[in-house]
Amino acid sequence: MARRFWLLKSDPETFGWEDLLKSPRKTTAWDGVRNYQARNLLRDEIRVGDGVLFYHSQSAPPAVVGTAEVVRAGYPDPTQFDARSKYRDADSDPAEPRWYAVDIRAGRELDRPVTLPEMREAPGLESMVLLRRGSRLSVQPVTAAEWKIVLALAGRPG
DNA sequence: GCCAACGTTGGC
DNA sequence: GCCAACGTTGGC
Repeated sequence: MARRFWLLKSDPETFGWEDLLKSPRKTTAWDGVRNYQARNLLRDEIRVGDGVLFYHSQSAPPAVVGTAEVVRAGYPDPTQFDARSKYRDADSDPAEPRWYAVDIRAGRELDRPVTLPEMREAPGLESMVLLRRGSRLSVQPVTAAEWKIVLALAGRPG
């Protein structure tokens, strides 16, 4: 299976690139995702070694700020069973967990953020899921070509 | 803060 | 199964 690429959205107020860098081994569980389409990607598609574009939403401007690597493929999101977690889902059956997480490790910080308006202008990114009208999916597929273009926009080849 | 777009819920 | 109401996301 060839390496694939993804874009993960995060509100930096909640958990941003800096938080990832400060995490033990620069690794974090990507948990708390509560959308079925995103869940399916986490559970079924994302594999160890896949590349991640780390995107800051809700920031001015929104931007891809770094890359990460998947270091653990989909596993049941523990927060769904954690009574103290705001992500708890009392309806999820441990025998058949509803929500999944992956682990990611920081790769490298981009030399400069690649902003949303910049991506909208970039040739080759026209079909990027992120740029679709009303696109709110927090876990998105990225093509190999899009991955390269975004990193090239940051000033270094991918 | 506003609001468009989207997903989920629940009455019927 | 339909669809209105509601809550959330996220760009601006």
